[in-house]
Amino acid sequence: MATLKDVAREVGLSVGTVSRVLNNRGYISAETRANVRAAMQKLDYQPNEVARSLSRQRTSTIGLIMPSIEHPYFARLISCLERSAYERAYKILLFCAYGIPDQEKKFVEACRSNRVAGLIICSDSVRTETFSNLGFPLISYERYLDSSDACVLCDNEEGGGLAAKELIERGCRRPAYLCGRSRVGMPADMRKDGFLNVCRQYGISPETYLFEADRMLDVQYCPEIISFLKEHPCTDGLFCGSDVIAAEAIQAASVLGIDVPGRLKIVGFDDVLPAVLTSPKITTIRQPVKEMAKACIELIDKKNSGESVPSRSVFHVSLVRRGTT
Amino acid sequence: MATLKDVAREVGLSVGTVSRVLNNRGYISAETRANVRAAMQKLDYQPNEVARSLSRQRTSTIGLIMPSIEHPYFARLISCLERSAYERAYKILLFCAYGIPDQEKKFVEACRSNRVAGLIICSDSVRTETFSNLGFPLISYERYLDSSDACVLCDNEEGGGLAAKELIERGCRRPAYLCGRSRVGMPADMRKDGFLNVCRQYGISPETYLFEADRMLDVQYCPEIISFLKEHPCTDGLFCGSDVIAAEAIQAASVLGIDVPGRLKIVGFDDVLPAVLTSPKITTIRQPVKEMAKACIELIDKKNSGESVPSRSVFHVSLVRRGTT
DNA sequence: AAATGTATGTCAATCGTTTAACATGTTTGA
DNA sequence: TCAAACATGTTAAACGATTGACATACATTT
Repeated sequence: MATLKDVAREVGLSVGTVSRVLNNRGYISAETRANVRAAMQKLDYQPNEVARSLSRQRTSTIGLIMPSIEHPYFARLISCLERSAYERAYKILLFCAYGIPDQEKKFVEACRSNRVAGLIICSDSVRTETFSNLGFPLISYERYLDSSDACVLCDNEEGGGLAAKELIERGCRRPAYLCGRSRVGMPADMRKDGFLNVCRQYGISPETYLFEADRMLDVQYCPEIISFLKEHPCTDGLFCGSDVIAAEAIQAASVLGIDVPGRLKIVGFDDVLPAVLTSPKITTIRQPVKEMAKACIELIDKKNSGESVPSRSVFHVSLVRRGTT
Repeated sequence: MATLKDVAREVGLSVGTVSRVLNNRGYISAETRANVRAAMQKLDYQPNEVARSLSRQRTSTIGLIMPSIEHPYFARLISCLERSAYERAYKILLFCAYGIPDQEKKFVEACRSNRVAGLIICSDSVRTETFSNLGFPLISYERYLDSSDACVLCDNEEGGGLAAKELIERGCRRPAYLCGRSRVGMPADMRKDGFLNVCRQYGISPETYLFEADRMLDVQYCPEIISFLKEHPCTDGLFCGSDVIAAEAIQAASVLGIDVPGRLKIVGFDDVLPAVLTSPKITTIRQPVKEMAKACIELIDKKNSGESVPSRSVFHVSLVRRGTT
């Protein structure tokens, strides 16, 4: 591929001059500029971003380390991040660590090697590993990571509360909370807190069920939900840790011949695609993923410009009422 | 961050020597090797991949240009591609072009600038643009792209045929095909061909309905499906262009009080998450996405090693029978 | 006429590696 | 004993840009 030198030779100038028209720096006559541009066109010149990055000592790449790509929530998140990145002229380097601390560590190193402009991580080794001296801003998404420069999360507790309120106001007296992992400080745990608190305010004490396995999408929760509903036949409301779980709760109800929302009301979380693909559609807690993604990118930008940024950015969630309540 | 020079200074050697232990080239005494490694450890040295790439004249990054990230099919595809890439020590540079030719072109240029090791594109400007002289292998996914080095796709026609066979053998006499865009050479078009051909063999001539809009996920197809079913009340089978569409077909049936699979049978396509989140679960045509993704990465690898590769790799699909037929 | 500012362009160091070409010993084997 | 092979390490030129320091020429001011 053609280099700056080739272009320079073509128009009979030094590479320095050509570089200046490329970067719009210094004084350049209109004629020279035109000549250079023409030569670039002619040689199909494409600036070598690798060389540029080395010289400038920075890249325009943002690393992403996610626990899943296929899960609808992360698919949506990654999609939003890509868009926000694009709007600010960043590219996305994508890694999927499947929640395995060892992989996360490896990918963090990969990001260091590649001198990314920033790293957004949704880590599951929050307490295991401390990342420091990275050389670029580290944004923790939906997790509290001590070594991060900033955390971006939604108000999970508020979400739990909204769900409780919805279920109870719609008549539920025996609600339950269903979710996967629930380590302290993780979103699911905070959703539970919010849920339980509001229930308590209404004088209700709900069941809580944590799924055995927690492999994101590998497992089907439906059988476990069926067992749960059989063991707690009076349950009249379910707050599910995600829309995927909520969808499977609908399946479970369908299998057991329980009418939704008649005999059982369901509230999901996230407001992602599955919430609108089921029958009935799922009442859920909406996370403003787009805004949260935008915040991540902006935080990196600001941090890199030397601005100081809030260590936590918490976003409000809202209830989206559909067919399951 | 520490550089090779720093490490060299630390152990009192030249950078050349240090580079050799880093790359396991040439003769190095065990002692020197140990010293160097210790120094690297001590200085928390991390090789600068940017400099490396510049020097080696190649990166270990594979570009991905997709029309969507959030759509379950692409979420799955990207997930599989990331895994296969990781297994071969590649990283993923992710772009989403939303099917906009202009964006695709821009991203192809970005990949050129970044000197990717290869580019996998699921392009919607197949006929609009010709990419040539890229400097790296171009793999076209699920599309026939003239300027590509290789195409990877599933046997969409076979899939259409399988769907027709399933519907008809299960008793449908008035099946219909529902899908989004349908330009010649696109998967949807080939699925239709396969579907129509097999129907014809059975002496049946099905309806075909193309959705107005085609914005992947922005649009809800449900209302259009409802209209269709109202206008064609005898329809007893639906072959949907994707599982997402199939899920919405179930919703439409539910709204109209049509029993699935009793009065209406449905076959989807892809076999991705939504297929197992609905009630009933969707009978669908399974694409071996994992294998297809692996093939993409391997093709790039081989092409870069000078091997010649098949210009087309077509994968068999299979019927996965679930609750909608 | 000297000083200042504007306009145009060149030069060479630098970014952090890789790698071919050398230099210099030390073993071995015939 | 001499050459070949082995072992260890150095040097310096790439890779393809960026960028501060200069050089030169002309047009205005003062």
